[in-house]
Amino acid sequence: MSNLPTRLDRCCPKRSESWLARGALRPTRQRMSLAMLLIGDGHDRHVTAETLFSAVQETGEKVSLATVYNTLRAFCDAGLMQEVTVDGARSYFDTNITDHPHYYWEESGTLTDAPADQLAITQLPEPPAGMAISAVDVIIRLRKKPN
Amino acid sequence: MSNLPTRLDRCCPKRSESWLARGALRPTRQRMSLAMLLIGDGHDRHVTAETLFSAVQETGEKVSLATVYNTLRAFCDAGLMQEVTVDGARSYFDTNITDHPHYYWEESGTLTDAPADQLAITQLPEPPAGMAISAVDVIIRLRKKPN
DNA sequence: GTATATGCAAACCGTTTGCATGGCT
DNA sequence: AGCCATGCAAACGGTTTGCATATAC
Repeated sequence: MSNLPTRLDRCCPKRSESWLARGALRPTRQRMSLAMLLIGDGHDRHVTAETLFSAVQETGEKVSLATVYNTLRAFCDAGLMQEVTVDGARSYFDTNITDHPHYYWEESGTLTDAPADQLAITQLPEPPAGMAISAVDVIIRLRKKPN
Repeated sequence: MSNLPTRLDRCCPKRSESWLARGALRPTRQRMSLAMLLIGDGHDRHVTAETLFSAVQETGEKVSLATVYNTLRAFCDAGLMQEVTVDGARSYFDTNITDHPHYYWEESGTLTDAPADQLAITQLPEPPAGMAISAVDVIIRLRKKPN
């Protein structure tokens, strides 16, 4: 579902450590556990606090839910992840910090990357006077094909 | 801020009544009050439950907050409005039910329509196998221009 | 040693719901 | 009469916070 690793020993501590360093975050045990799940294998991930909490529990590591929340926020503040709003009910966090579209699978509440190179926005509305565009969020909502 | 009328007598009851009828909703006092604020002057509106609640209080009408929530949901279920998710913290409701992009004013948390004719998406990612696109949400986030 | 991170439980906040009352048709 | 809408307050669920303890540098 969230497609996260189930074992930390398949992840790369070095990559996680330098990732944390890039955000000027101390490599504590909890942060390392979460970071290894998120980027340890070099793949991009989309998680909610709950899916990440479940995943880290499965590895046997002990991290409290509050720390998962606080850590995800810290990762965002440090510019290592970005928050994606699709659902209202919960927050999604994305390790891919480039500007790119998302698929939102309505049936399962899952968020995945959509291929950025297959999206072409050739014209964008002018920002109103005195305003600048800080981001353009594109969410492609998916449902099961009718038949 | 939410730009809603402050007086109901400037609104058009007839338009509101037929709008409710279109959704097969009975024209109760509370629904009429809310509908007149939302579409009584023929303009499209973007509200949260709270902004609409405040607005209806200012007119002197008595409608409970729970009813505002329930009514907005009823309007959406009836296809008269659509919910827009931008913020996570709260839900926005839009009287414009066509597919169109939005400006989200980060500073004030306000949502407005962006001119649909100035947005051109010439290529969209293929939906994954077995999936169909149910909607494409485009949110243009605005911040104050740097200088 | 000092600043920062963690864990727990309680607080928080927007939203929904259960249930009794009131209004349409 | 019967169905539907409303209001209140309590429940809810995801998220944040206060504070005591533990850890990194």
